[in-house]
Amino acid sequence: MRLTANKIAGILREHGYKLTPQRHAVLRVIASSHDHLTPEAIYEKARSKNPDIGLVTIYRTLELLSKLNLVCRVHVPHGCRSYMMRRPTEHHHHLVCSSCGKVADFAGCALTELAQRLSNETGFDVNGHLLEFYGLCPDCRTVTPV
Amino acid sequence: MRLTANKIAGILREHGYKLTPQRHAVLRVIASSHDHLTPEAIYEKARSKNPDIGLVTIYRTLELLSKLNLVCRVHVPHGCRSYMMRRPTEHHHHLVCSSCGKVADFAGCALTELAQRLSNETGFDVNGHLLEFYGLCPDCRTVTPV
DNA sequence: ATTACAATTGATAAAGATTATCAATAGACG
DNA sequence: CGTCTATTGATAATCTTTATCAATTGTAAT
Repeated sequence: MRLTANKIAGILREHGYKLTPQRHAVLRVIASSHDHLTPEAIYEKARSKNPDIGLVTIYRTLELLSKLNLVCRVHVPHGCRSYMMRRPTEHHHHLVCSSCGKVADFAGCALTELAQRLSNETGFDVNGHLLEFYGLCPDCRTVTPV
Repeated sequence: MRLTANKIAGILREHGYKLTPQRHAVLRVIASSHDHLTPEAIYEKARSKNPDIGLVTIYRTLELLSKLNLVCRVHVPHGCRSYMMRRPTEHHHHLVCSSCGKVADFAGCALTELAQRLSNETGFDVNGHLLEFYGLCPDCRTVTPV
């Protein structure tokens, strides 16, 4: 089941945060986009609904939503910060198109054994990982290179 | 076998790039550090040997060395840009300490089957990936939390 | 509804990181 | 040694992100 903007509003309140129009606007923007968006892009889109919203609020809201694990950050090599709605509940990763930036996500990375092995070999207490694949999406692979 | 600064100097020339003292300085700095370094940190260290080197040259040199695949970029979540010498030749990934930032690297990620599966399922033409584990290194896990 | 309080906001400035510009300099090679 | 071109450093210009602080606005109690 997908997290909706409304459901998230409830989660905010549960954690003692106020539900402001600005936060709602940011949520709607992220929830209605299939792609990942930079803070700047979110700002532009949010302003079309809520012209008085400030850029700083975008940053603050993203930080909050990240902390609550409601949105996740995508880490593409040339542009280190963009966000998208967290998919269902489980663990997932991204598949990023190097040409157009489109992002698909997938689950089932099967890295727990590897994490265990690394833990044994290095003494690190491993508690998370980032996995992203890069490539050309179906649209971009058909375009004739210039 | 490890790439040395001298060996890399040869590679630069092979590719038609000049070997300048500045480039040499950057190489030595990266080669002599086991950790990853930010451009700023590389700048500081390089200046102690070569006081006149400019920050812009650091950026330019890093870009060049990346392009030639001689150094690789580490992508830690809070600080998206740091570099370290490329390990041997094979494919490897990082294990990053969330507390002190120390980086270990490892090989053997066994993700080719997964890449193949994703390729089939999504139509992406997958040509690379980024995998990083996060956790606490042996030193940091023993420290009593505040 | 009204009120009171604390969280939140927006404007502004400050700080940082990265890139562009361009004249001066210094490798490489004959 | 001299020429040619790549490279450099200083400076400024852009962006991106964070800090500050007074004004505003949810929220929950009344």
